[in-house]
Amino acid sequence: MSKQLTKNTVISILKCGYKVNDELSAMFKTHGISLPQFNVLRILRGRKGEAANLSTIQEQMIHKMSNTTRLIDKLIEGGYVNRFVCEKNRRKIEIFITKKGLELLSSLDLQLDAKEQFLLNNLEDKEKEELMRLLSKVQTSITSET
Amino acid sequence: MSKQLTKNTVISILKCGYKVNDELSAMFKTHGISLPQFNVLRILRGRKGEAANLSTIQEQMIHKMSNTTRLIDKLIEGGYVNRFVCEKNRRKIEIFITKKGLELLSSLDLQLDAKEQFLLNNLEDKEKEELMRLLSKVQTSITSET
DNA sequence: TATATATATTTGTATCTACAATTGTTGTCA
DNA sequence: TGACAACAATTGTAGATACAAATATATATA
Repeated sequence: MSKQLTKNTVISILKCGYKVNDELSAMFKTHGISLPQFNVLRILRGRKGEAANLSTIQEQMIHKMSNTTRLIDKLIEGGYVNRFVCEKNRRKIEIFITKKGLELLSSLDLQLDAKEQFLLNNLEDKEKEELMRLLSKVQTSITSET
Repeated sequence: MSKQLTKNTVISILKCGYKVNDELSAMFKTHGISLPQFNVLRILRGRKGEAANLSTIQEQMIHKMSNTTRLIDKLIEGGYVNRFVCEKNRRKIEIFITKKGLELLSSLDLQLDAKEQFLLNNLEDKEKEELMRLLSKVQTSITSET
């Protein structure tokens, strides 16, 4: 019987998640974007010039969102991405990161690295690996829910 | 050099936090309340009849929120809590959980236990302890930021 | 006692998010 | 071909959230 242990562990996961989320959000906010927006930009950069459509982006996002369209709208407003109708399949759209978007990302890279270092400052590399292992176990049980 | 390890670990924390949050939110939603609302009710139950004021609740909340007033408003609408002006210090308010609120919590207890068990199904007790230890290390570095 | 400062909560407002319904396009098959 | 299902993205709408400004009360100080 370890009901209380289970409860406390769940709360730990939540609290830590919220805090890391808040820390990163605050950092990105000073640059005028949100954490989900940053993640979209990072996904686009990772595609190295290849187009991405909405559903592809949604699948890769850290936090599955219900409204990626308007999130992209904001990025277009800011000039960080472009959106075109896909000519091969006009239901789809093609999204590209712009030069300005890439510049924003590079200006953030160092700051993000530093913040991440700071967040995990108290952990040895072995502990990071162990933490990832444990968290992925949790995620597995959730995802396999069907 | 383990920059990538650090990055991946941060992402793991975020993803897992989001998923656990979403799972619990979905569960509470079927009962007409949100996860933060549930947490307020649980805090109030823990006070065993003693009043709680807003700032006390805010401090104890899992996720620090910017607008606890309106969150409480919803709980009052639902009849789950009462709010009175504190007579000793009229700036403060006193919040109590109602019978209906307590009943809601007890009807949720079993279901929540089951969900928590499910979420951590893949972890041994020792692993839960280790996970908590690691997460609390992360939280410590964040909180000590000043 | 007046004035200023601190404390506790509420309100205004703009933005974000979830969810369902809708639009537009493509694929299937009788 | 025409009707219908499936797919991809967008839009409408209600509710949630963040942040700053405002309100109300209490405390400190001159």
